[in-house]
Amino acid sequence: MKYAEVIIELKAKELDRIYYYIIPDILEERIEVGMRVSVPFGRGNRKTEGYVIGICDEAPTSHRLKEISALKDDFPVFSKERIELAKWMADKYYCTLTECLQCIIPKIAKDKVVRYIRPVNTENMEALLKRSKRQAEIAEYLDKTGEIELDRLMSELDVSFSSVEGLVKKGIAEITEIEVTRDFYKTSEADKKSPLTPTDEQQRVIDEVVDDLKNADGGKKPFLLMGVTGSGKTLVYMEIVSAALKMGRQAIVLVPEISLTPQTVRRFIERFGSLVSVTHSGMSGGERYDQWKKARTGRISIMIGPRSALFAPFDNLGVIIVDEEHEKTYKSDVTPKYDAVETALKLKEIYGATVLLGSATPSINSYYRAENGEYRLLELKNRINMKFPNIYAVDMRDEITLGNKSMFSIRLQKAVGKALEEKKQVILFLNRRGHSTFVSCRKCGYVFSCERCSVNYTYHKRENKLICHYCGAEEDIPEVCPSCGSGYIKYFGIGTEKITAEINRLFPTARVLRMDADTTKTRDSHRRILNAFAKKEADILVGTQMIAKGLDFPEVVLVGVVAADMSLNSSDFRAAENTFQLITQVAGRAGRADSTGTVLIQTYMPENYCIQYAKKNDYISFYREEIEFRRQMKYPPFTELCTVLFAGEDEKKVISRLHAFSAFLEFYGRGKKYERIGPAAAMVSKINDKYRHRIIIKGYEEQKLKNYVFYCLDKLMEREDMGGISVNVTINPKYIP
DNA sequence: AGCACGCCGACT
DNA sequence: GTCGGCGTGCTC
Repeated sequence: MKYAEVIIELKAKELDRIYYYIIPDILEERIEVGMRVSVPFGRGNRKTEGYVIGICDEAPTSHRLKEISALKDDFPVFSKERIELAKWMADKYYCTLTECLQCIIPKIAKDKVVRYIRPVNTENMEALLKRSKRQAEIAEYLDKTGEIELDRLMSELDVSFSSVEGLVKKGIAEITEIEVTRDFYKTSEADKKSPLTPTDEQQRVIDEVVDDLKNADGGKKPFLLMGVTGSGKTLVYMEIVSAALKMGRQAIVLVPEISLTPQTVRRFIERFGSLVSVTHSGMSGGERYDQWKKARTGRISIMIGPRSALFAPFDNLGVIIVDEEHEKTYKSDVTPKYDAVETALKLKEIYGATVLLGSATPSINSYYRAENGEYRLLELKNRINMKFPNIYAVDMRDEITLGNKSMFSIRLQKAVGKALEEKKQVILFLNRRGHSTFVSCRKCGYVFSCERCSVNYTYHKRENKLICHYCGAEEDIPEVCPSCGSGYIKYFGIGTEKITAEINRLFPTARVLRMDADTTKTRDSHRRILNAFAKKEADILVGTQMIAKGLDFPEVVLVGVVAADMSLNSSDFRAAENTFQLITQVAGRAGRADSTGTVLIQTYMPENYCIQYAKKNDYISFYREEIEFRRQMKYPPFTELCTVLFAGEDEKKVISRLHAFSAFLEFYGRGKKYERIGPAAAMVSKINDKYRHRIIIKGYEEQKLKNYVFYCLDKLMEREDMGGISVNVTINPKYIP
């Protein structure tokens, strides 16, 4: 007798363990580890989906074992390696194995079960139903309709399942189940172009990584490639991938977001054609499933996409490349809250694959690891066919004394004018969309803000509305102040929309394109805007961070960072790191071989170390100063952080429960090396009428910190009523809520 | 999470 | 005896 170890597809912590099922003779030949099965579960033996994660000859005798009903697939959807990965994820990110398994396979357009009921025996019936009115009603209805969907019958007659069951027990009606499936789409192929030749510097990096690849055991340490913007990282990636393919192995290439890195993706397609598959967030479940199937059956060898591309079911994975490894999108914000870099490193361990993390501005964390020998550092220091731009900080305090009230410094205005005269292109970067970021009454100071969220409204000129950037609420602007009745309503603060308007005013003949979340709502709008700019159909591109990376426009001679302080002034301890990355990335869009590009950073704090080092393009010095700050303040990478956010409509309750939680943390953390920051209101203290408060816990060992926090949370749930409060725990988050 | 099960009260 | 409601406890 053989038994299957089955994980049940139900999301409840108590059910997250192995259930043993008997493998019936008829399935013994066909069943394999990794298959999805249908099993009877619970008292009602209702059909439940499950995943076979093991097959054994003996099973615990403490339970009466049931048989597996059927196989849902004729091939395993999980390899043993992927099951191992899921187990690791469940442990590392503190969630259920089911959640991890489901995260790994695409949403296989699930077989939906529909229950039908039909009459069986209408004779002898009257006697049996004399006493039960409800059952008689149902029987009569069934007699008229014949077979009908059970849910429909129950809702139309407004009867409970227990009445229906009475009928079934008496043999008057019968329930049957029918499975419903859906269909999938197809993808297309692309044209190939011949590859470029690597420079000596690139070749040295390629050689070192390919050498690692040849030690099929995954070699030693992962690589961190620090390559300045424009140094040709993509070609390096492609050569490494090509080498892996020649060895009969497969490659996964992670990019922060497909729509933001169209040029990288395009180059892979041009080089590898139909061997590449691209997944992205805009894809339907069916399309994703199709890509997944292609990978599983060996029809493709390269998967390029966002963090979920890690789960491409390759069986001989050779290399994983994580481009722009410092990007925050690599950490999932939904359960399982996996970090793609950490997960890639786990895959390296499982498959013996080579891992290459690439960035012009590595995260402080990663560079620290490289310094400590956990990563092997590789460098690309030279730009290809491009000179480094000259970067200048423009002190905006001087502008006010000069009487310039515009959002553009005199210097930036002149530089834009010059670029336009020379028929060159300009990029203006501002990390905020909309027109005016707050609207206020000049007489009494009243500020228009969203009632449901604790944020000010942003004025959007095109819609002529106040829009909340958190819940999306829209409101018309009143003629008079709702507080004092005066008519002096004024618009303050700048967004991309206002910049565009201001440029149009200052340079009426310039053609301006704006690219932000507002102008890229429709499908394909990303590509259309970038194409138009590439074809020089516009002179100036105004945009948010979606224009900061991966784009290569040779005609751009000037990049303006309109308000560098915006991210520098955020309350996150990574503010400097984020700002340095942002400036460096945007600055990378300027310059080419025959002319030196110019980058102007507008700031009120030009002496800040982050601006100073970004100006000199000096990552190492920035890193030295930043790492010292982290060490002194006991921030990552010297500590592990855990944030716990409570949200609910009853603010008093949210606060009181968070304080209770804090007390548990205090009690169980006595004498141990934990630190708390808070409780405090979250950065955005109310969203959609839900008040948000958070606490941050610092520790020195991730596993212990996790156990401690969840232990205290369990205690809290045991002792306190947590109704109406949602709890969100994140270990080592990329944002402080 | 579901859902059967048991117990209770109401109604016939 | 029937029916609905609700709390409890279990699921290989």
